[in-house]
Amino acid sequence: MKLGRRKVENPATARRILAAAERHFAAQGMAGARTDEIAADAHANKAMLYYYFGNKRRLHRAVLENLFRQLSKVVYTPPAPDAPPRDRLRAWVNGYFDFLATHPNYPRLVQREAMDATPKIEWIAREYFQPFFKHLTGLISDGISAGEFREVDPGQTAFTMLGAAAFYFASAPVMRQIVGHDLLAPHALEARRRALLDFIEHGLYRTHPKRNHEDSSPARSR
Amino acid sequence: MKLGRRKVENPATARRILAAAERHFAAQGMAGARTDEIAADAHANKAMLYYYFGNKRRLHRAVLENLFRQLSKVVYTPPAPDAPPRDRLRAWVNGYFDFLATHPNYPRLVQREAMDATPKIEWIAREYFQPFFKHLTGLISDGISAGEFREVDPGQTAFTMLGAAAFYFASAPVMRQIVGHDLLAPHALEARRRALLDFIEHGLYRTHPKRNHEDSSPARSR
DNA sequence: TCAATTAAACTAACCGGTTAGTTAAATAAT
DNA sequence: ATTATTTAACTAACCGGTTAGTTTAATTGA
Repeated sequence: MKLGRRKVENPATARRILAAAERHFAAQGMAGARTDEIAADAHANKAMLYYYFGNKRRLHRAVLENLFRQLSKVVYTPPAPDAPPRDRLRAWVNGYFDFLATHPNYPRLVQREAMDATPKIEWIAREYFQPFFKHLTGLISDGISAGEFREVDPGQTAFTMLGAAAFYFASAPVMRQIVGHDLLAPHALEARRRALLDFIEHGLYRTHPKRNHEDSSPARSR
Repeated sequence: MKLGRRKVENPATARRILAAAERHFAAQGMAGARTDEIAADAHANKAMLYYYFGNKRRLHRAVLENLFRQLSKVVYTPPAPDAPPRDRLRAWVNGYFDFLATHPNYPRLVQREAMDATPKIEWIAREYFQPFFKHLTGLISDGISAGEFREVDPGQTAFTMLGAAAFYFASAPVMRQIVGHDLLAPHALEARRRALLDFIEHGLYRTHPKRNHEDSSPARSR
């Protein structure tokens, strides 16, 4: 039945194209990215891009779904389901932060979509943003119910947390010129993580435990 | 029908083009916006766009500078220079928030620039972002020196505040689908303002005064 | 064993719609 | 009359997408 060469599911070429496309779409946006440049960056012929992904829009969507899939694996798995809300939220923030730090293209890619006024991305909102947002507000609500968090509005608090996290990464390209060093360098990232957790805990927790700079939470993922 | 041929500087046509360009650049980005659509939206012939602004890039820059100029007027003028840092910071946040609320295109426009990896926008960083960021970190440092704020890192705290403010507005287009109502509606904006100030005060202030829901600061601008 | 067969992977060259930018001429204002 | 303003029509370049054909390698069958 099968004649000729067997179909390879994920050849190196397709992966190279996907990786190059991710970089270009993140840096220039869907409209600004050039298919010729993506192909050149991937060391592939431009036609390969259409051979594997159909067209530019589908390639763009493949890039997004590839990242969403990876994020989902990280962010919905509670490392300690029965831990107090305080620790579960901290673990969630750490996990999300780790993902942003290891996938610096993601926040720019997603922020660009979030800002687009077109309804073409309705599937993103329904399929990915909605559950993601709900999950976070759920964590916050749990903390409020348990009396560990102040009685804030969970949705507003989620906005604040997501903004504080995403803005740093999304703005990294320009901010380098402003603060004078690379925001994505390891030590800068750890400083940002600490500052973020610190601000969240003081802004959200009702009684914040004496923290002695060395993290003692059981949920640090790295 | 048209009068005022006297002054070359700012005819109605140029203003209409600038306003239309602001909308299109904010919604689609510099690369995604179409000059024909901008012209049509401005009820002007496309050539007028080149007559007044030279080319697409210059038009884009004019849009940005127009907004930066307006922001500068608002955000660098302390309404109460001798007030305690706590009140000065709150006034600053209120002023910035008001600007975002009345210029909803601004955060998307600026975020797009901040995410672009190109060095073409170095002037933005030097001329506008740098002073803006310095001013905010200065306010935070003052509060720390005065013993009113916790001993946070001013730069990190500035990132958190700016992110928490900008993200809400920049993401408004998509978030409407997620939370089910318009984030830019007046009552939603006031809820956001309250949540933002509340989170900042709890996250930053060392001793937060008993707050009785009705703001008593002298610096509320609207 | 080995050449014919078949399909996947790849390439160079090209195509045609789109889009930024131009121009020449007309109109309006002083 | 002269200059500012506006317009329709035009052009050159760009860019997403296609095409016709080549290469590579697995499979078949004698």
